[in-house]
Amino acid sequence: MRYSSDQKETTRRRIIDKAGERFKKDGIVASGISTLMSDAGLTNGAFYAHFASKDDLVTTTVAEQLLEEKDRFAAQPGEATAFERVVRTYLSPGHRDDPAHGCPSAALLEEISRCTTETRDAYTEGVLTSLAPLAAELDTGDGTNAQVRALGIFAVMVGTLQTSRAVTDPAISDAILEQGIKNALSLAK
Amino acid sequence: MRYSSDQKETTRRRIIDKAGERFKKDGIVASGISTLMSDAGLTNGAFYAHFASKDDLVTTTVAEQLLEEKDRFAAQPGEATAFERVVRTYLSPGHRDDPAHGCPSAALLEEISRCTTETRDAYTEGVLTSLAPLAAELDTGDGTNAQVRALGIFAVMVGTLQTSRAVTDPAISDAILEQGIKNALSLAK
DNA sequence: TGTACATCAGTGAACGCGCGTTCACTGATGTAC
DNA sequence: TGTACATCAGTGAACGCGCGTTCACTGATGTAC
Repeated sequence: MRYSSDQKETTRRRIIDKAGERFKKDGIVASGISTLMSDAGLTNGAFYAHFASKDDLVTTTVAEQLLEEKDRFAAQPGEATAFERVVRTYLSPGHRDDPAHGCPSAALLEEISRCTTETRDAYTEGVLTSLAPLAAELDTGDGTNAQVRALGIFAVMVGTLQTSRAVTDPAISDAILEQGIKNALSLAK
Repeated sequence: MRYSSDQKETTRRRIIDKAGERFKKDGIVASGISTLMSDAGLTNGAFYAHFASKDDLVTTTVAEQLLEEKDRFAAQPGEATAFERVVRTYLSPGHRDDPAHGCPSAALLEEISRCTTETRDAYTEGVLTSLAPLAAELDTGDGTNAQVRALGIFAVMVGTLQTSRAVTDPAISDAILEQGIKNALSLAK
């Protein structure tokens, strides 16, 4: 059946968005094409009308996920600086308990390290772009590299969230998040 | 064929050690039983004489990996404090470029979050045990929780190493490691 | 305006392959007599 | 001491299943006349 002219683009976006959630929830390797397409309300055969391969979808999804992440890191209207709000939101129980709708780096960083060079290139560019708003806030203008400082503090947030997700003791998990907030704020001074 | 009395124990240890390397290199989900047994110089059928299931091996391997990690975090003979040496070794290009022989947390944390409760329990206990030497060094005796401080700084190291492994730009990767060393040492003060 | 045809997004079955797991079998060693 | 047998770590083929990918087909819509 033939559909309206923007139908395919809409479907492609839906596959990418749902794949983002599934990858972050179950991991990339553990998410099969049939499951991904079923998540998007389609059957497996339609996949290759939209992507050349699973690797292609992975690369595309990683890039798209990081574009969304940039918006979360940017100051909202009327907000002087976003940094402290971002840190507290990032290292919250809500984010910890809902990987599917959370930060792609926290959910996928190790798997991305094992992906193709294309995917890792997309990640490299994407993470730097997503951190640009925070880097601008952290820039003291004294010649230190604000981009690297932002990456360093971001790494603190990622490692903290991952650790809080892995441990089974709820009190320790909460304490890790609190400690991570202290650490990130301390390093931003 | 029947072997000498400690043959089975030796074989079991070899499977666990090789599985640790393989898991850290390729990921847990991506490592199949046949590959794991082949790594240990055996055929797939022998697996179930040693472990009840793949999950059983995963739990055992995670626990064993963290026991080894504890030794890396402890002060060596004649060393006053291990902390700075550990940080600099951990956040080195050598560690970044050889996940198979490196820290299990840096290589597997996200996957462990998606594992069974048994595996996550083993991780929780194991990571606290492995950090005990560092926690003791960080303990200022002023009532702050040294264990949580150690976990927080450990999360900095894990997040930093993972980020340095994911990006494809070598200069940025090196800069992330350098920034991570600064951050970890700063937080330990 | 009505009709015939081309388009192509999506379906669903199939491909070869590797997965985790099971099991009948092998054969070197330990034990009993 | 020599021999027959029990033990059991390890082999290798097979199980059903889901993987990534391919492909002949469907059928609603857009286009041409």
